[in-house]
Amino acid sequence: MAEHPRARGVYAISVAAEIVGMGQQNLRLYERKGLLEPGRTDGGTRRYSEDDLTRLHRIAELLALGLNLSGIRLVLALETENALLKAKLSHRT
DNA sequence: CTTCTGACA
DNA sequence: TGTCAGCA
Repeated sequence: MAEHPRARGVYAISVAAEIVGMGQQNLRLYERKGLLEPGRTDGGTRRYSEDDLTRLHRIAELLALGLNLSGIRLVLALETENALLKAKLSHRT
């Protein structure tokens, strides 16, 4: 499938963590909890895309609201699905 | 860079 | 439960 530019991973975990103001260990935890799924290089190192950074910012927001990682996982899943549905809906009008 | 483990509020 | 530090 053709990938959108925003979905292309370019940042190493150290860079991504620096940008969003999070610890590297946290980013790995978020991935393990299913909140995120950054790309991987052939060597197995994570590559965070612009979309991933946006997602991390949202995680920080929801975290500040008092949601736990399980709740955030649900919210992100719903928001992603909603965005997809909206895109399809606007495509038909 | 990776995963895993333990300590702390 | 989430965060952070240290180790292999």
